Amino acid sequence: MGRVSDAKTRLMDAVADLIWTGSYGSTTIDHICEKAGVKKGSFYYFFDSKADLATAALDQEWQRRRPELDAIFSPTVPPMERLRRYYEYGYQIQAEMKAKCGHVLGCPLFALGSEISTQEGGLQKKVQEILNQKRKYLESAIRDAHAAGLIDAPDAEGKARTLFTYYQGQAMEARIQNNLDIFRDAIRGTYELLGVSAHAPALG
Amino acid sequence: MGRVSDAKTRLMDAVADLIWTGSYGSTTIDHICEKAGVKKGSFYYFFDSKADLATAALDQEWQRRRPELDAIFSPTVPPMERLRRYYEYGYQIQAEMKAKCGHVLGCPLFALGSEISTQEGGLQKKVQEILNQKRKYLESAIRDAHAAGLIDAPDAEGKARTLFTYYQGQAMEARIQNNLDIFRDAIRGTYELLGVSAHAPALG
DNA sequence: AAAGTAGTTGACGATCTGGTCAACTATGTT
DNA sequence: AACATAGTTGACCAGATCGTCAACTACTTT
Repeated sequence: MGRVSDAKTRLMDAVADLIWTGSYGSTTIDHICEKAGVKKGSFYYFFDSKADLATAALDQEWQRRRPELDAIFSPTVPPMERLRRYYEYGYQIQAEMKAKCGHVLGCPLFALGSEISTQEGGLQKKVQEILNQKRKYLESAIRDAHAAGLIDAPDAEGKARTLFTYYQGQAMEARIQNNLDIFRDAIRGTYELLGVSAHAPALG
Repeated sequence: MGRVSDAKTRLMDAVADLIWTGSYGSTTIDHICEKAGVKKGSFYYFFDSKADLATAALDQEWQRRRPELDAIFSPTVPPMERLRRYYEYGYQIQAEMKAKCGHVLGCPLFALGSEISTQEGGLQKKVQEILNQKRKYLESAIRDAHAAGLIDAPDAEGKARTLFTYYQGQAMEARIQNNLDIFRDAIRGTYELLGVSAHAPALG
């Protein structure tokens, strides 16, 4: 009953894009509304604040991306192959965005999480929550790889932490240097950390 | 001749503090002036813009910190000991800030660089410049360690890149999770990456 | 002490930003 | 057709923020 609209979704898409291509601080409610083609009154009909919208947007984005990650990290895929595909997938996204907007954008969660870490407690929690989920993909792949004797990693959780941190460091570095090559070579250091004899194929 | 003043320095100190404890975007010129005890007219007497001030502030901060890093990475100190001291030094700073403001703040350069990477070209360049300098400390320590047969790292520059990226990843993670332990354990992963048999002493 | 220079100040206008609201419109339900 | 409901709109306000300027002050030089 009542009117139907996709304005809510348009707002979430707009804020995600603006934050990623710019920053949380440089993204104003007016800009979001303009980009979404939505008047401010409607914005406040759906959301309480920018932080509220951003939180919802993160959730939406995560729900969208999850199936793709589930496929990449499917237990039916050999564990080391999962990692390879994950890095390939990440590189594709980065290359696409660089082509579209001229900048390597890195991981939106990390960039956002860092920026607002001392403010916006609710949003911060959502960021942490999703990051923790993402790490689990790595963890299970590592555990399976260890079980298969492909790598030596008795502490899968710790190893996943290390790998994840390193990967995020690369993503940040790539954004700061606006350098896509860092992403292309990302898997090398990972192989090194896993103690895999690396004749890592360059991606792309 | 003319009047003398330390307002310029006070402004640089204020902006550095506000950006680190908050973010670039949340730091307004009015806030900076208030914190520095300087009127806006004076701000514009010394600087053209927030980005201009921030650039100068980074430079000042870097010039101040350099002697301490030079001491830590002095060639007279055994190379692996340099690394240990560097991590200890980093941990001290983080612990201090956490005690002072309740938050782990990570690396100001990385946080700032990530936030403004798609804007503020001049400031961005300064960030990159300083990061490149910092990496050189690691590089020479690694090269010396390799020469001394303490580690196996024929490609010192690449190894330094890897280590640096990982360290920055940890700093970001610590900020995002507001978790000092990440910093305390930071050297472990580094030893792992260097292939050092790690009975890493916990810091602090 | 006169003059020149470096730095300070408060007041101001323009614009941006967050946030509100009553009136309105389009859809589904009975 | 009448009604209820979900969503839209434009106008509006208050305060924040940026940036400017002419007058002023404190110091140094000669």
